Amino acid sequence: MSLPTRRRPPPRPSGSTASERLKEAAIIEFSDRGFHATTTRDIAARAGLSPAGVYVHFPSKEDLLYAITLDGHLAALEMLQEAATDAPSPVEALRTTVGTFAQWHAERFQDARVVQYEFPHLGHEHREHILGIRKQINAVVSDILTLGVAEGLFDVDDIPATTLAILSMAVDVCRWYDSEIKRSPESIGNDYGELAVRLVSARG
Amino acid sequence: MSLPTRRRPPPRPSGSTASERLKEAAIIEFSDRGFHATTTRDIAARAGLSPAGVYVHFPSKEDLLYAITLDGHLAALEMLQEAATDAPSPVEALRTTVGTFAQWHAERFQDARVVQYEFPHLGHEHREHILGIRKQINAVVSDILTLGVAEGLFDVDDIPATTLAILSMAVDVCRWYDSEIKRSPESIGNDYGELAVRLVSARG
DNA sequence: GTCTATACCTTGATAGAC
DNA sequence: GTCTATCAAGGTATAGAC
Repeated sequence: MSLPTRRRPPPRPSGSTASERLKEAAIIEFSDRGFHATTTRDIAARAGLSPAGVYVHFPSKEDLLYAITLDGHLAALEMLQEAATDAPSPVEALRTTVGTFAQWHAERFQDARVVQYEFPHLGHEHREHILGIRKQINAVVSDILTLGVAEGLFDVDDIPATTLAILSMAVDVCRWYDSEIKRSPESIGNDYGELAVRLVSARG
Repeated sequence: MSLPTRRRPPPRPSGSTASERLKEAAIIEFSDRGFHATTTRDIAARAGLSPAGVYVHFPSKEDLLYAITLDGHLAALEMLQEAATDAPSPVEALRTTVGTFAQWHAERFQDARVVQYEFPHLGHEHREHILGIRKQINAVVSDILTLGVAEGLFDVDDIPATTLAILSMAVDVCRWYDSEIKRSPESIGNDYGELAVRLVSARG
């Protein structure tokens, strides 16, 4: 079965500018070893700059983390909103949004790990901004469930709790996925979209 | 509906010895800020010791992380095995194991965060040992699914993938749960046990 | 915008008295 | 077993030449 409303995330622009190369280097280092275990020297070396070169483009290591997490959250939110808008029914909307979200957590598992695991290390102001985007991501799925319940398609007791459980499954993909894994991101997306539908579908 | 085979995790022994107090302090600090962002001074201060006091009881910060993660993984494994053994059927076994597991991830969310998010920062040898225990945890659920499929109770395409998705939901509880949250760990355990059964049950 | 050099601080861990 | 004092290493970030 094909899922025509599912979109592949656009390829990440390859780093031409120093600023792009720094962000790409930081994603690899942060996702691999965590924000605090990564040194600015590691990032600079991977981007082909001297240790001081980082500070021309980002005022601090935390600002670099913020730039990355902001990119990642906005990309995820836009993909979800687009998938939800295009879907002809709540069932299709749930299948395609969760599928897209899970696929992204596999295909871009390094970006996703920074998004999911490192954003708590942001400073207060930056973290608050990101938390606002996260609420919007939550709302995309929550709204689909609300609509599906109203139309009698879904059987859901507690919408916020179920939203959380569905997103949990998809988010956790970035924890176990890596480039060694045989299952394709597309196949993972298909499976998780299906699991989400199964989790909320009204019984015959 | 009551779930008689679900057990409450035993209360954590309150820290009488300095070694216990150090482990408790480290759980709080590691879960809150991560392994690398936590200093041995933070841990020592919380345990009521001088910075040097740590090294009488643990040869290094990494050894302290290992002691904590080992405790946590063994506790989780034992709870799961006990729940699985006591259950009268695969359906009940799945409900009670996943429920127990999710409940633990709420009730002991700080221990669980160290177990789930900090264990990758262990040294090679220690990490390998922990990975062995994690495989056993996986196997408890995987074996239940296999049995349930053989008995025609479950409808599961890919047992490893479904095991992963079910455990993902429960593991992720420790990411969002905290002491502010109104839902009780028991109620979360009930819900997640039910969700797991719903995910794999054969359709009428 | 990139470099070399370095200031200044914090870190994990140790020495040695009690 | 706990302390005070301290070391050596490595951290973020800055200064100033080019």
